[in-house]
Amino acid sequence: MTSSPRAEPAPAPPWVVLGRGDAGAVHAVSLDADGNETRRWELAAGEFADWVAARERDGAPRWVWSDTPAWYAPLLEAGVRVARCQDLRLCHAILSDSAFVPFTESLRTAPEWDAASAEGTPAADTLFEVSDAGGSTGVPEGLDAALAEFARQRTALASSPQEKRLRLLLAAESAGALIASELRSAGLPWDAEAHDAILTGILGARPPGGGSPAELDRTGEAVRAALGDPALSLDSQPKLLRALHRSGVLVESTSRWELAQHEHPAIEPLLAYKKLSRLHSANGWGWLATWVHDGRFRPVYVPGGVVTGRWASFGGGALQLPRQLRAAVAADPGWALIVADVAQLEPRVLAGMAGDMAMADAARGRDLYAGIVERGAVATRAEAKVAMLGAMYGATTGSSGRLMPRLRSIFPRAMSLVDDAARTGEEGGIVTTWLGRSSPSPSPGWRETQSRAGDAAALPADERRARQSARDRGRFTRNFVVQGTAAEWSLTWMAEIRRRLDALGEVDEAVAAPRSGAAFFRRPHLAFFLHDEVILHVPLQLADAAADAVRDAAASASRLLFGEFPIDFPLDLHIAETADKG
DNA sequence: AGCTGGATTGGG
DNA sequence: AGAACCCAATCCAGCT
Repeated sequence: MTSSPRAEPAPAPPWVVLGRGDAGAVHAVSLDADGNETRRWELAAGEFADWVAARERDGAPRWVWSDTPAWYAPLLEAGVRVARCQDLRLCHAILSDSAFVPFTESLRTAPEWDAASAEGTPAADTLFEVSDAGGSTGVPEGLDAALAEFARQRTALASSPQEKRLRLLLAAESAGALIASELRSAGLPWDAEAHDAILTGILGARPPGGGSPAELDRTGEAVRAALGDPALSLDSQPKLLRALHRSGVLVESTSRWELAQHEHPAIEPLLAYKKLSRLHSANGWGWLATWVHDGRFRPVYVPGGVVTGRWASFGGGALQLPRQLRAAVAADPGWALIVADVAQLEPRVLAGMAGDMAMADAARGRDLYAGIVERGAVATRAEAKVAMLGAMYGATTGSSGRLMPRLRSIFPRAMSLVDDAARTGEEGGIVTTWLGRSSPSPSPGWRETQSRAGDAAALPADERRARQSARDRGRFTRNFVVQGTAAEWSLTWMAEIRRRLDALGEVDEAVAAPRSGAAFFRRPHLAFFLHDEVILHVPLQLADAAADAVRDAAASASRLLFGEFPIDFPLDLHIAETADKG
C-alpha cells in the first residue's frame, strides 16, 4: 500500500466551534458549510473528552477553537486525538497581515486575538501545568467570541483572490498546531543510558557531587598552565581575553574562528575546553535530568513562533540538539525510527515559486548543487552551495557575492524573484510567501531613519545609516519569501504524513510502546520536527508502510503547493534504531 | 535580587 | 573559513 487510492472527496465536514463556560463546562455549536448553526451542546468538564472522541468516530468535524494547546493537551492526555481543527489565534495572525486579504479591517478590530499563546512565555516552574493542563491563553475563550472571530475569518477568506492558497495555509498551520501538541505528548524516545555513556566518553565520569567532570577539569588546567595563570576563570570572557593578551595572543574576541587563526600553546586546549564546556552546560547531566523523563524528551514547540512561519521552541533547546547526541535518540524495543530530511529544501521551493524550469531541471532527482556544476556556471559543488545560499540570504561580498551574476544568468526567473523581494523590502514594502503569509511592515524607527535621510539637512551619516538599514531589510524580505514558503512546504508535508499514518491503524497491546503517551502508544507517530527534518517512531511491522507514507506525503506536499510544476523534493530517509546517521 | 544585553555556540 | 538569513540557550557583566 504505497499509495492509498484517492477516496471520493467526502462532503466537507461540518464545523464545530468550541467555547468555555463556567466551571470547565464546554459550549459547542455545529455550523454547516454556509455558516448556519445546526446544533448546540453544553457539556460538563468531565464529559468533554468522551464526547469529542465520539464525534471523531462519527464524521470527524473540523474543530474551531481559540488556541490549540489549551484545548488539545487535555484531550491527548485522555487518549483522544482529533483529525483537524482551525486554530483561531494562529489563523488570525496570518489573515490580519496577509497581502492576499483585501479587507483586513474587521480582523484588526479584534486585537484581543493578537495575544501570544499560553505556551509562549510561561514561568519556568509552571511550564508543565500550563502546557499539559491548558490554562489561560491570553485569547478569548468564550463561545460567542469564537463564533464572531470565526465569522470574521471566513469573510476575510472569501474576499481573497487567493482563497485556495490561503485555505491551504490555514489548514496547514492548524494541522501544525495539532502536531506540535502531539509531538510533546508522544515525546522523542530518548535513551538516558546512551546519553550518559556519550557524556562520560567525552567529558569523563560524572562527579558524584555534581561538580565538573574529569576531562573538562583536565583541559581547563592545560589552558591555565599554558597561559601561566593558575587561578584564571575560563568562563569569564573579559578575564579570558585579558589573560590571552598578557600571553601575547592579540585577539579581539574569544570566538573559536578568531582563536584558530593564532599560534599559541593555549589555543588548542582552549578550543577543546570550549567544546567540552558547551556540551556539559547545554546538554549535560543537568539537561538530562530536567528534560528527559521516562524515556522521552518532551520539548515545547511553538508553531508560528518565528516571523517567517517557522516554528520556535522553548525549553530543552529542541531546535538545537547537537549532532553528538543523536545516538541517544533510540527507538523502543520492537519499534524503529524513521529519520527523513529534505535535501536543499529552500532552493527547491524557490524554483517552484519562480516557475524556474532550468533550476527545476538542475535539481531533479539529485543533488541540486551538482546540477548547478553540470550546467557550467561554477566549477565545484562547494561554490554552487555558497552561491545559492548567498542568493537566498543576500550576500553582497566575498566569493558568494561574486558568484551571484553567474546564477542570474542561468536561473533568471528564480533570481528575479529573490531580487524583487529584496528591492520591495528596501523600499519599505511587504512581501508574501507562496501561500500568503506576509512579512511585517517596517517599524516606525525604520521609516524614521529613511525619511530623515531624505531631508534637505540630512548628514552623510544619516544617509549611510538609512542605506544600511534599507539593505538589512532587503536581506530580510529576500530570505522571508523563501524561508517562509519552505516552512509552508514542511507543514504541508507533516500534515500529509500525519493523515497517512492514521490510516495505518494500530498494533496489538503486545508490541505497544507504553511511554509514548495515551494517544500514541499503539500507533506510528511523528516524534520530532526540525525545519526540514522529521523523525517518526513506528512499530517495526509498520516501518516500511510508514516510510512510504513519508515519501508519498512529500510528493503530495509538492503537488499541493506547486501543482504540476515539475520540481521534486528528494528525501534522505533511513529506518534505524537510533537517529545517529553518521 | 532580578533584569537586560553581549558574547558565544548549537540548530536549520 | 568567511558572510548573508531565521533562531534558542547559556554564562557573565553591568545595571537598577
